[in-house]
Amino acid sequence: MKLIVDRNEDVPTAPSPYQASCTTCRLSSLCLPLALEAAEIDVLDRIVQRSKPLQKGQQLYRESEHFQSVFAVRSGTLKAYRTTDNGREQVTGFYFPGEILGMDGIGNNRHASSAKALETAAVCEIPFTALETLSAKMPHLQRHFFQLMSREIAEDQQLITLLSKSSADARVAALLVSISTRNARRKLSSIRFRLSMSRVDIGNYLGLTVETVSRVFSRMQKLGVLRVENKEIEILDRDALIEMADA
Amino acid sequence: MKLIVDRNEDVPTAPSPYQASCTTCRLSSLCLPLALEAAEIDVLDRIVQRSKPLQKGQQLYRESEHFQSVFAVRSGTLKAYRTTDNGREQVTGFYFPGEILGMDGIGNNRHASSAKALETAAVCEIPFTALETLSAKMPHLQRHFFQLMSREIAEDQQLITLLSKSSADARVAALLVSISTRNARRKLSSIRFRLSMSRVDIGNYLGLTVETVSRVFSRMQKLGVLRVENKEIEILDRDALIEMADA
DNA sequence: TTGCCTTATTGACGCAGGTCAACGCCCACC
DNA sequence: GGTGGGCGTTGACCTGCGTCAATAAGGCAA
Repeated sequence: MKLIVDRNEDVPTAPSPYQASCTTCRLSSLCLPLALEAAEIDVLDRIVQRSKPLQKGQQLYRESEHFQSVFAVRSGTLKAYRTTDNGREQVTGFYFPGEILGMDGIGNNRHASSAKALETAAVCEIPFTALETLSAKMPHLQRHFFQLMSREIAEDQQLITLLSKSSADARVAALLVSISTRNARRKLSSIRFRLSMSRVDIGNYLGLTVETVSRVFSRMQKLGVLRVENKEIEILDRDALIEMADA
Repeated sequence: MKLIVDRNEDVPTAPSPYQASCTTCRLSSLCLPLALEAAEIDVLDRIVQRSKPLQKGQQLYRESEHFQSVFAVRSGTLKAYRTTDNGREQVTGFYFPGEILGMDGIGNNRHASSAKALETAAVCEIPFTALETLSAKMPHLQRHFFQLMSREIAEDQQLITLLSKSSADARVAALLVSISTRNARRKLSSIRFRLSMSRVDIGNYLGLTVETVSRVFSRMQKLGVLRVENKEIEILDRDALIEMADA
């Protein structure tokens, strides 16, 4: 998976050395260009900024910082998190290639969360005022961006539902199903993948301790639902997992 | 508070019998018209539909129903909720006058949640395609709607943070502070108010049982932070409450 | 390779909040 | 004005997950 990033570094193309354009990006069917026509993609492409990949642990933006752009993940994984008044960290989401993050900053012109790379990651920066201007001219783009934001709301509500009542097993199962589904969208294996986030991050995201997450993995392995080997996950019984996710 | 609703019913004005216009609405400074100029408000006004108030318990829209409009609360309170695969109900939000609901339906053209009146309530219906068309023409409106959606995301993330780790006391305290703040925005008392939702709804929203909610209220009363008399709440020590909210 | 440090696993134990049950109060409807 | 049913409160008990602690397993530098 690092290959993609390395390729970008190795083959600089003027003017920006980091990757070609939305037109050639294999993620365009998931990302912002979705539903745009070729000519429109070209216009969008002109406002998108590509830069040096982020190193593992590097921050993309920080909570309460001035909001300027939203970002599309090109490769790697990022986590979004906020810091509570009493200093605790809360992971609010994981973002995979083709997904958009930073939309929570639009409301007050400051980022409502921070974002950090969980592994080497490349992102496209989309300056928001430019996106707004473009949206007013391109109905498809406006609609699509409304939809993206709406889906973020719906997904957050799903997480709320999960955190509100579900057991530890259900929470972990739901996360795995979610990752599996998102992998499928990107034509990756939905039954074998590598978790790019630590157990701490998983626990934090799901409102559980590391220990509990670890125990759930062990239990699911014993039940024959999963095969867990460090960060490598194999889903052996997807139906059982889905079943567990809403118990 | 029923006075507002009754007045609307008693004084029908052509063409729609239910209340005048965004221009005269005392909530316009909180609602969609915010940041619009007088002429623009007039245009917006023409797409807004006002109808018969909802009775307590009546549904405004249902999950998975075709999405057509977002709604602004004019009077009363509504709750949004979703039904999980195993039939459990999860309250995802309470909506007070001046607030917008239904935005989670934009993403897939179906409502991602249901909405129900917690008491007699009047709403303005805003057909979404018309709103989109208008947004493309009125940059202020487009921007404002992006902001509204973004804030909904940020608020959901706040709830996620709350549900992920906080104690029962902190959850209840946070809800009370939120209601208090939102009342202040509407120039209502921030220290004395009537809870329009039941203990069951509160518990459901906060991921707690009714019994726990009840015990928390009793405990806070004993501590002199609140005075609770059925649905009437008086906040006696706001600082203490805020303190509890992030513990 | 060795060694160090971070991350993950496993076990023992305690507690916040869930569950179950009983009761009181409010108010809507005869 | 009586009565029934829903909603809220309180108590006693139980359990799932957190906490604390010890150990193992990777990963990376030298």
